[in-house]
Amino acid sequence: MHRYRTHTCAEANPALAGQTVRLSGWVHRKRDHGSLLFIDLRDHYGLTQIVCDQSDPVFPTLERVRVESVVCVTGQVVNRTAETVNPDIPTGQVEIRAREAEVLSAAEVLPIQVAGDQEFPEDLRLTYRFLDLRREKLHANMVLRSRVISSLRRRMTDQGFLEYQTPILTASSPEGARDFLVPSRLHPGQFYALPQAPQQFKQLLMVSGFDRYFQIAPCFRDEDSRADRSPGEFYQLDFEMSFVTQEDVFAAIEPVLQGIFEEFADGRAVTPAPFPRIPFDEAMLKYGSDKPDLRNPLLIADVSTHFENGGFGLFARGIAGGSVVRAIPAPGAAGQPRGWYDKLNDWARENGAGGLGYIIFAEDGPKGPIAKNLEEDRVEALRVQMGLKAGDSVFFACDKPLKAAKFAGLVRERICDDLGLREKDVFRFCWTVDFPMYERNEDTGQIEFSHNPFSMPQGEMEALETMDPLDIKAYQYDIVCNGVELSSGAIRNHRPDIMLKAFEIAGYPAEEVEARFGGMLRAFRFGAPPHGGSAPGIDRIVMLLAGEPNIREVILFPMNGQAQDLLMQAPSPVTEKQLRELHIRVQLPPRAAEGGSRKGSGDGAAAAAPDKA
RNA sequence: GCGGGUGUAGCUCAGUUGGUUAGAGCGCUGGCCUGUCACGCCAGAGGUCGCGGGUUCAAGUCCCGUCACUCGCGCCA
Repeated sequence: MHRYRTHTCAEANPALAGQTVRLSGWVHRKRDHGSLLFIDLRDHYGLTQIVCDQSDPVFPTLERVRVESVVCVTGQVVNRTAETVNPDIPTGQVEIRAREAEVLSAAEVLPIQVAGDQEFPEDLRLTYRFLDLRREKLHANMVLRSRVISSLRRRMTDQGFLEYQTPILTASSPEGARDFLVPSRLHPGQFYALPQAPQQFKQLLMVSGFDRYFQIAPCFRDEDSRADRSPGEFYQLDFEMSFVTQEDVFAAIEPVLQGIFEEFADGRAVTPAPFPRIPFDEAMLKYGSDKPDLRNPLLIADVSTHFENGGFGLFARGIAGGSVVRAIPAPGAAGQPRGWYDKLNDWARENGAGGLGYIIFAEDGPKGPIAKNLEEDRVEALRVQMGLKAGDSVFFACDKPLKAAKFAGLVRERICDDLGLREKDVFRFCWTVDFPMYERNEDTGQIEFSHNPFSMPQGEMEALETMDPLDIKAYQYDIVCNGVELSSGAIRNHRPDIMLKAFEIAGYPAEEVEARFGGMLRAFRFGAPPHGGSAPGIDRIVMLLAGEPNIREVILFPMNGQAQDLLMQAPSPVTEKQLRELHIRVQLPPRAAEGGSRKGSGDGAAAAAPDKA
C-alpha cells in the first residue's frame, strides 16, 4: 500500500465498498459526538467522511487532531445506510471506517477559517494566503485560471502561433508607465528595467521572420492599483502577426476569445464573432467612454440643437461658448421620488459637474426646471429625438465636448445601475476602433500622441502630410468586454520614414527619435514586414469568467493596494553588502528618514539604514 | 498626491440622546453526547473600543489630529 494514499478524497464510492483504502488530506471539519467521531477529510479533489468510535484504536488520535491538520487515514470503505447518505457531496454514499491514522502535520489555531464562507479582512487573507487558497472559492478561481491559460495556449498554437520567451531584464523604455528598475552590478550606475510589455521584442520577432508569435507574458508597471489593476505585475496573452491588416488581427483573436468565454461561460451568453466594431468617436458620443459596457442599454445623444439660443439660458450660453449638451435617457424614471433626483444632483457635483439637469416626462406633461424655461416645441422635439414617452426622464450633461462625453458616460452608468437596467449573465464584447492618432494637450496646447506612437496612422504618409493631425485616425483598437478593457493593440508603423514624420508632428526632432528608439528604427531599415497584434489581459479575462469584482481574487499571491507582498514581506530592506555590490546608496525621503513608519509595517523604510556605508 | 468608506474579542458584527461591570455568533479551552454532515447541549477564557490629543462630572459614542485597510481620482505609451 502506498505510503500516503491509494485514492484521492473525491474517489470514494460504493464500488469500493469493502476495500481498504488510504487517504491523506486536511481535516476540514470535525463532528465529535463524544464516543462517535466524524471527520471530513479534504484534498484538492474532494471531501470524504471518515468515521470512528471510541472502540477504535485510532479514536484518541483523531479526537485530538485540530482542523486543517494534515492526516493520513487508512480504513475500510463502507456504504452508508439509506438514512445517513449525504446527497450534497459526491462521496456522500460512503464513508471510511478508520483503522489507522497518522498525523502528518499538526495545525495550530487558525487566523482565518478554511471551512465555511465567512469573510475575512484582506490584509489577513494576504498574510495567510496559503490558508485562503485552501478555501473553496479562491481554490476554484486558481484552477479556472490554470484551465483558461492552458486553453488559450491550445487555441493559439492551433492557429499557427508559436510561443517564445522574451527577456525579463531589459532596457527602460522612454515612453509609457513608470518602470521597475534593477541595478547593474557589472555596470555601476546603470539599470535594467522590467518590461512593461514585450512590445519591442515582439515587433523584433516579426522583423526576424517568425510570422506569428504569442506568449503568456508577464508585464511590470510601477503604477498605483485599482480593483481591476494589480500593482506591479500582470499577465497578457501577447501576440503579433506579420503581413496582416486590422481585420486579419480581429479574425485571428476573436475566435480565441469567443471560444474561451464560451468554454468557461457556465451558461452565460457570449457575443458571437464577429464582435461589433465601434469607432472611437461614436463610442464617446453614444456611451461616453472608449470602453462601452454593452450590457447597459442606455444610449447618449447630442441634443445641443434643441438648446441653442433656447429659453434655458445656462445651456444656451454654454453652447454659445463652445459647449455641447448630451442627453442620457432614464426610461421609466418619471415615478422616481424627488429625493432620487436630488441625490443624483449631489453626486454630479461631487464628480466635478455643476449639477445634473433633467426633464421628467410626467403623464401630464414635462416637469422640472429645464422644462419650465425651455420652449415647449423644443422640449417636444427633444423628446421625439430621444424616443422617450410619458413616464420617462432624461438627464443632461453640458460642457466642452470631451468633458460632456465623459460625464454623460458616468451618468449613463449610474442611471443604469439605479434603475436596475444592466443585462445579467452575459459577456458583451465589442472592438473600439479608429482611435485618434493625436490629441491636443489641454494644458500646453501641444499636439501629442493619444495612444501608442508606434501605431500606423490610417492613410499612412499621405495622411501625415496632408491632414489636420487631430483628424488623423490610427490603426489602433481596444477589445472590450462588459465595459472592461481587455487589451489594446495596433497595426504597427514599420516604416522609418513614416515614423519620423509621425514623431515630427508630435514635436520630436529626428535626432531625438533616433536616440530614443534607435534599436527599433535600425531593425526597420533592414526589411521589416507590415505587422500588428494585441495583448488581452489574462487576469481580467479570468476575473470576468470567475465573476469576481476584484483582480486579487484571481491571482495566487497578489500584493496589496500599497504594492506590498504581506506573505513574503516584499519589498524589504537588503544588506549593506548587497547595496555595496550594486553601487547603491539609499537616500530616504525626510519623513521615512525620521524613523516614522509612514506605510505598512515600516520596515521597508526604517531598516535600510542608508548612512552606515 | 487628493477624495469617499471602514476600524469594538483571533474573526464577523451589535452597542440607543454621552451615563452601571462593552455584548452576540463563529473560533478557542473544559465537560456531556453512538449517526452527524454548518452536529447538539452546558460552562469558561478572551477587549489598549486602531493610535494620540481635546471637550465633559462622565467618551466606544462628540471634536481635532494621525495610522492602517479599501474604493475612486490623478497615473496607467
